[in-house]
Amino acid sequence: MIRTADKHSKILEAAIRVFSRKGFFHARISDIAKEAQVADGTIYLYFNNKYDILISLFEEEIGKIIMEVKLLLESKADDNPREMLRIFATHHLQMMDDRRELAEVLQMELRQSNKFMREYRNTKFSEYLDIISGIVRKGQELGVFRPDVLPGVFKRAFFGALDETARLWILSPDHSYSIHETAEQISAIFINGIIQPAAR
Amino acid sequence: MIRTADKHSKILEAAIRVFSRKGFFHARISDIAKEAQVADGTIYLYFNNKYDILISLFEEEIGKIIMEVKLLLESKADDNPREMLRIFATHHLQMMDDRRELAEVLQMELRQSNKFMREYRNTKFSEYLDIISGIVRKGQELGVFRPDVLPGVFKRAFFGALDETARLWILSPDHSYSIHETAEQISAIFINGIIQPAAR
DNA sequence: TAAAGCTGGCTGAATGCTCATTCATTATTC
DNA sequence: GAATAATGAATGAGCATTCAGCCAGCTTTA
Repeated sequence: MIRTADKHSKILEAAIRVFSRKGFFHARISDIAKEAQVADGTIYLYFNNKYDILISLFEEEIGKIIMEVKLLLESKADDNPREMLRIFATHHLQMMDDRRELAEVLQMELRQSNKFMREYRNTKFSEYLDIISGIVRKGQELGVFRPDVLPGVFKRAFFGALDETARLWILSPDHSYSIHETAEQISAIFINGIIQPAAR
Repeated sequence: MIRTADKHSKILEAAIRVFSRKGFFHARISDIAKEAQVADGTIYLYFNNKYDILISLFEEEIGKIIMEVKLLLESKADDNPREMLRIFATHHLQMMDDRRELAEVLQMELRQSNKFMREYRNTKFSEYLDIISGIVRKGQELGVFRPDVLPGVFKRAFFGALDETARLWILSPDHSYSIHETAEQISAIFINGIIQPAAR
C-alpha cells in the first residue's frame, strides 16, 4: 500500500466505469474491485452492499451537478428566466456529453432504482428537477411566463426532453447535431411554449 | 389440459405483470411460469431465453400501440398537424395510464435493453418516434410549423416530455393532474414552441 | 369395440454456473 | 506490538436452463 488515496471515491469512480460498461446487474463486485485496484473485500469496508454503491453514486454525483448548475445560474443568468432555462439545458447536455460514463449510469439505472430499492426516495434527483420548477415560478412572478403553465408538469417535460435527447448521444455517440445547437433548439421550443404572448 | 389457449400470449401477459412487479432482473422464470399457470420448462418451448421474452414483449406491445395511434391520427386529425400532436400526446398518456403494468415495463426496461442486448436494435421503438417527426415534417411542409425546428430533435424532446411525465404517475399513481389536463399542457407548450409566428 | 401404439405438447426436478458476501489471515501504520 | 486497514479464497444461495419422462388424444390394428 503506497497511499491510502481515498478509497471511497476511488471505488465510486471505478463503479461508474464498470456500471456504464456492463450495467448494474451484470457488473460484478470483483469487476469494480479490479477496476479500483482493490480487493473484493475492501469494497465492503466502504459500502454495505452492491446497491449501496449505486445509491452513493447517485447522491454524490447528482449533488455535484446540482451545485454546478446552481452556481452557473446565479452567476450568469441574473434573474432572467428565459436565460436560466437556456443555461440549464446547455449545462445538462454538456455534462452528459463530458461525462459519458456517468451519463450512461444515470440514464440506465436511475429509473430502475425506485423499483428495486423501494425505500430509496431519490431526493437529490427531485431536488434537481425542482430547480426547473423554481425557474418557471420565478418567470411567472415576473410576468414573462404564462401563468397557466403548471410548474410541476413543465419541470418533467423539460427534463424529459433533455434526458431523451441525451440518450440518443449515448447510444450513438457520433452526434449529428452539436450540443449548443440541440440545447438551443430545445430551450427555444420550451421558451416559445411558455412565454407570455405579450412579452414576445 | 382443458384448452391449449394460446400459451405464447398467456406467457407474455404473465411476464408483463411479473416484470412490472419485480423488474426484469429480479423476475424469476418460475415466477412467470406460476403467473401463467404453466410449467417452467414450457416457457422454453415458446421463447429462447429470458431476454427473448422481454424483446418479444417490446415488439408486440409497441407494435400494437403504433397501430392504434396511426389509426387514430388517420381518422381524427385530418391533416391538421397541431391536432395530431395533441392526439399523440393524449393517446400516449392515456395508454400509459390504462396499462399501468405495461407502462412500468416499458419505462424501466426499454432503456436498459440496448445495453445488455447489444444486437437488439429496437426498431419498433424507432418507428414509434418517427410518427412524431413525420408530423413535424408535415407541419413544416404545410407552413404551420417553423422550418428551423429539427424534426429529429423535436421527436425526442416531445417523446421524452411525455415519457417523463408518465413516469410520475407510475411512481405515485394518485395523479394530481388529469390525463387530459396534462396532455393539453404538454402539447400546448410544444405547439406554441413550434408554431410559425405568422400562423398564430 | 377395444386394445395397443404413437405423437407432440407439457412437466418440473436436477444440474451446474455465477456471484455477493464473509472472515480468518496478513500487511501497514504509529 | 497494538491497532487499523486490506486481502482474497471459501461459502452458499439463487436461479436459468435442460431433458427424461408423462399424458391426452388420435390412429392403427385385431
